[in-house]
Amino acid sequence: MTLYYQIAVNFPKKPSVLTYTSSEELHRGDLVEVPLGKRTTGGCVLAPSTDIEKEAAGKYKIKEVKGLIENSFQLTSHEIELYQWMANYYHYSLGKLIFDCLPKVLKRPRNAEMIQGEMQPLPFQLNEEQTNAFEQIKAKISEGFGQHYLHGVTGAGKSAIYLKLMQEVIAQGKSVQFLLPEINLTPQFTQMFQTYLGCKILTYHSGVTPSMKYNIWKTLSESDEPVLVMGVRSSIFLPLKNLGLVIVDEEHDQSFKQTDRCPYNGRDVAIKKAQLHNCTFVMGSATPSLENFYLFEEQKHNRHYYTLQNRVGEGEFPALELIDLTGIKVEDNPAWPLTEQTIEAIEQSLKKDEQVLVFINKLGFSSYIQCRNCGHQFYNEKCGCFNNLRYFKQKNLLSCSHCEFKMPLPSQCPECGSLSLLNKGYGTERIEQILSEVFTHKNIERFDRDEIKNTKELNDKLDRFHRGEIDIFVGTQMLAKGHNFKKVNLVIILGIDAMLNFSDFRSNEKTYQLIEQVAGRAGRYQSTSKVLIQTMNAHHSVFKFIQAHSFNDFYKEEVPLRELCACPPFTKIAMLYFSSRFRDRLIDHASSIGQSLNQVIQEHLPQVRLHGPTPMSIEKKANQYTWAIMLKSPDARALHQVLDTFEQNYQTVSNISYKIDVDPIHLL
DNA sequence: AGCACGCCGACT
DNA sequence: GTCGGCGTGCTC
Repeated sequence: MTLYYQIAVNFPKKPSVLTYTSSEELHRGDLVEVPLGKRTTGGCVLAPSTDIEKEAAGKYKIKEVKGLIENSFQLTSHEIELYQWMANYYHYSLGKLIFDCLPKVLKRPRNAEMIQGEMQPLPFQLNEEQTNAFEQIKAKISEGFGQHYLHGVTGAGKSAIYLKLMQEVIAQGKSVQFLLPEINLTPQFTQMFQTYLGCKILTYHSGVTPSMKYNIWKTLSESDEPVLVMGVRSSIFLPLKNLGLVIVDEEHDQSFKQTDRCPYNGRDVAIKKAQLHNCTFVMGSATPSLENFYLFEEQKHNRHYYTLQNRVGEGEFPALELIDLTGIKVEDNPAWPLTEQTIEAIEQSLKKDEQVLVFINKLGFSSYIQCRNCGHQFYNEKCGCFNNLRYFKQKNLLSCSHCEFKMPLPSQCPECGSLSLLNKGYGTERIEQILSEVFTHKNIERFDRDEIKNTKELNDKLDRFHRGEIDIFVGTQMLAKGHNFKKVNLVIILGIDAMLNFSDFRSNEKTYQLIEQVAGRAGRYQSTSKVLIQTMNAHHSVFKFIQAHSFNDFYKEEVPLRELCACPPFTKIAMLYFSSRFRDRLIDHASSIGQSLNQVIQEHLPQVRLHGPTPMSIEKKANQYTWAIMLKSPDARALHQVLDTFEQNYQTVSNISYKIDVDPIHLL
C-alpha cells in the first residue's frame, strides 16, 4: 500500500511543505527522516496528501519517507498549530522553524530532574490592590482564553499575584508556563516559587545544556503531572500538557524578540499558545510596551487591565533629580564626565555606609580613539569606515561591536606616527577607573557583559555586592533588571542622551522604560532615595513624566506622535532585508524588488506604504552589505499579503539573500 | 541549509 | 596531471 503525506521539511526556502510516500502509516506530528535532493533531512508529518497535492508535486518524482527519527518526539496538534501560525505570521519556513525550535536528539535519554516545590504556607497576605487583581483574574480562569495585564510599579508585588494564580491552576491539576527575560531568572526569584508551590518546577535558560534540554523535552512529553516551567523565550516551545496558565513577566522587554533565525517575539507567541490551549494569559510590567498598552485601552474585548500603584512594604519611590549639563564647564569638574554634584552625592551615600549604582549603557573604556595630530580614527575594513572600534583598556584592545574583529591599540598613530591618541566618549571601564581615583579607599567594580560571562560569575558578583564587599557597582543594562538591593539608595544614570537622541520611533519609550527600571533598583527598603541623571536634555518631557510617576501622561503624549509618524500601534511594520558581498548588485536587486512591490501595492493594496530601499545604518557588517525595504500598513492583513506576493514571485539571485522581519524592534 | 558539479589556479 | 578553492544550481 502506498500512502502519501504532506511533510514540513527542514529546509530554509519556501515551499518547505513537500509530498512524500510511505508504506507505513504515519500520523500528524511524527518526526521522520526524508530524502531531499542528495541528502537526508528531518521532516514533520502534517497530514495525508490529497490528490491535488500529489498532482502539484508534478515534475518531481515523489520519494519515500525513510522512517521515524529514533528517540524523537511526536508533536501534538497544538504544537503544530503554533508552529504553523508562526511560519505564516513571520513568513518563515515551517519545516526549518520546527527543527530550529526542537532540541537535538540524543542517543541515551534520561529523565530530567525537576525541583519539587515545598508548598509552605504563604507568610504574607495580598494587599487590597493585589487581592482585587487576583480575584478578578481567578474568576475568569474557567472562561478559557483571556488576556490580563498587571501594570505594577517595581516592588508592587506582581510576583505574589502570579504565585497565587499558579496555586489556583496547579490545584486544578494543570500546568503553568512562565516566561521571563534571562536576566530575571535569578535563584532568588525561583526560590520564591519553589518555597510556596506544591508542584514540580523546571527552569529553562541558556545555561541548560543541550542534553538537559532534550531530557526536559522528553520528560515533559511523557508526564501528566502539573508542572511550573519558568523559562526564557525559547521555553515557550516546551510540550506542556494540560496548560492552564501562561504568564509573561517584563512583557516590554526586548529580549523576548529573537534576532537570529526566525525573528519571533516570545511574548506574542505565548499569547498565541494560550489562545490555542484556551487558557488564561497574564502579562505584567512596570513599564508597558506602548503597543500593548494601546491594545488594552482601545480593544478591550477579552483584555483586562489592572494597575498596582503602591509598593509592598515600607519602600518609597526614589526622587528623580536632573543634573543639567548644558553650560557646565569640564574644567570645573575634575572627575568628568561625572559632575561635582554627582561625586558629592556618591560621597554622601558612601558616608552613610550605603551602596551606589552607576549606570551607563556602554561597554569598554572609550567609544573610539582619535589621533590628536591628524584626526585618524580606527575602524575595521570588514564593517566599513563609519563604524569606529571601541577601546577596552584592560585588554588594550580595539574591538568591533558588530563582528569579532579585535586589534591591539598601537602606541603611535598608524597614519602620522603621533603619540597623542585621544580617548573619545566613555563606557563602564572608564567610569570605574575615574571613580577608583576619586574614592581610593572604596571598592568599585564593574557589572557588565565584559566582566561577567556566565551565571556563576553573575551570582558570585551579586553575592559579594549583597554582602557589602562592593561599594559602587558600575554597570550596563544588566544592572537595571530584576535585582533587589537592600542598601542602595542612590542610582546615577549617565549617557541617557545617546538613547534619547537615537533616531527610532521607540526611543522615548525605551528611555522611559530604562530609567523607570533603573530607578526601581533604589530605595526598596528606605524612604529617602534618589536617582541622579546627567543630561543635556533636562527639559525633555520624558523626565517630567517619570518624576510624576505617570505612565498614563507619558502615554497620552506619546500616542499622538506615533499616529503622526504612522508608526505602531497605528500601523504594523515589516522589514525586508537584502544582503550581499557585492554592493552594486545588491542595490540594483533591492531597487528592482522595491519597484515591483510598489506596483503590487498601487494596484491591489494601496493602504500599504513602502519606504526604501535604504542602506542599514551600518551598511557593511562582516563584509556583507545590507539594504532594507520597510513596509508599513494600518491593516495587518494587507501587509501579510504584500509579503506573500513577494515570496511567491521571488526569483533567487546568486550571492544575494533576503530576510523578513515582522514587528521589528530595530528599524535600521 | 547542505550537497554535488564544474570550472579555474597552484602544486607534487 | 590532480588537489582544492568557491560560484551555481537543485531539492517532493
